Amino acid sequence: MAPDVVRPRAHRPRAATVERREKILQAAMETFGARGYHNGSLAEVAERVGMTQAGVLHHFGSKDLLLLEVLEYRDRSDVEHLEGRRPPGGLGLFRHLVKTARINAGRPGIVQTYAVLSAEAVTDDHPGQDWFRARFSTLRQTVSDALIEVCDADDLPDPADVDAAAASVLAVMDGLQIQWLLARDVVDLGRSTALAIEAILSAVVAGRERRRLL
Amino acid sequence: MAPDVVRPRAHRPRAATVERREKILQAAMETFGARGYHNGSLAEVAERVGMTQAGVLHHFGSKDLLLLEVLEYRDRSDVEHLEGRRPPGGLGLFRHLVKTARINAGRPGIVQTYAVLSAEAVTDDHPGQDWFRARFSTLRQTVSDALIEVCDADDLPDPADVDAAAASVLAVMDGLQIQWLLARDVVDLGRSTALAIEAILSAVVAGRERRRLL
DNA sequence: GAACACCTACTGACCACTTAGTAACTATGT
DNA sequence: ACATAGTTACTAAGTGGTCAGTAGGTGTTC
Repeated sequence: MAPDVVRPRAHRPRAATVERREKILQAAMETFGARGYHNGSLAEVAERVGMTQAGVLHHFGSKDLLLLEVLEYRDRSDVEHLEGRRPPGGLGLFRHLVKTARINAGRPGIVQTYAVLSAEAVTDDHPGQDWFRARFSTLRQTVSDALIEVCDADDLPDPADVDAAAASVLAVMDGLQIQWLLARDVVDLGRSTALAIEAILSAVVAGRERRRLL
Repeated sequence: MAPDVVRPRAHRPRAATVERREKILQAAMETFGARGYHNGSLAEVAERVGMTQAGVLHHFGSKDLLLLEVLEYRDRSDVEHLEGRRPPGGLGLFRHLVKTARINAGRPGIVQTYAVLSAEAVTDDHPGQDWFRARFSTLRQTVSDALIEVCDADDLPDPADVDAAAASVLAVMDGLQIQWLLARDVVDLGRSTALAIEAILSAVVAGRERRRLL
């Protein structure tokens, strides 16, 4: 019946439309951050942007698809403040992570969106699950590579320790965000992140000598 | 009108009722873990335990109250495997934390409940918010005390570093749980937790000498 | 004139919680 | 030992609300 070719967009999107879609993504980020994905409604997203929920669905098709686009959108804003498009390697990556934590301390909304959605994603059949699985996998690899780059090439640590350290670096950042969101005046996001990353870094780089405290 | 005294329970609860309530708590833990609090329904909890949702409400009054009792219930299971009722201080606490992580690697259900609910709790007006805020606050204090106990009393670190380290220890445990739940065969919960805690511990204890890697 | 950007109105599903009832159990007075 | 009054542990059947998604329309832009 219908031809199998991907229908080429008849008109390319107008500027006003692109702008409108971004407004919706922004509103959805706020809503999903404030209420979670399941508990946040399309009606609330629509209200924030001044239209009806049917209008939102017109642009994104379904709530699930909107979520995935929100995740991609948030990701972009993370590297926005970098001159180069990609995060650096080696020690520079860890400086970048600490700097990101400090920047995040000034934008609780975005932090909350990410923290809430990443944990919600581990629930059964969550539409963001695959996205987060892939994201963590990529990030762990990036951190692992940077760790190895920092180490003395003649005395590399146990690869399992490198992997464990990479996971820990990401974990401490995410975990601190949750504590910080619950007690912003008690938890110092930047300082804690810096201390923990430096500690893990030292432990892996210093390698075999120092150890066995526990 | 009604007398101000607390009405003394006319009958003390029967054994069968206590058992039933515990069955419901167990079922609710599974449901809230699998679906989240907002997305998990009382009907599902009820079905797991073989009754109607009105029956569940009879025992716990409301969904919010059920959540709070679930949180308390989960807490109890955390110290169950300790002979003494309370976690130890000093180095023993950190050994306990690592041991808990290893035990948790064998019970993903409980881990998921906690991970999902703690992150969901940062959303606006979440009924578990106060509970988690208080819980993190207590835990941070416990870890801080243990850290100070481990340090040389003549050369105590900056209190702010102690606080940052305490938050980081808890953070890394929570963050690792989320990554582990998404990729159980890639992330080694026990090993990563041990490495990270040891690293943070060393960094704080070693104190002023070693430093400035970043 | 064709695709687009909406809106209004609706559908069917699900939700927490209420009400009103029934049957079983328990404490108590005799 | 037994009746009985009060309480508990439910169920069935609602109530009113919210939700994502659909259908069909209208004006607007290319």
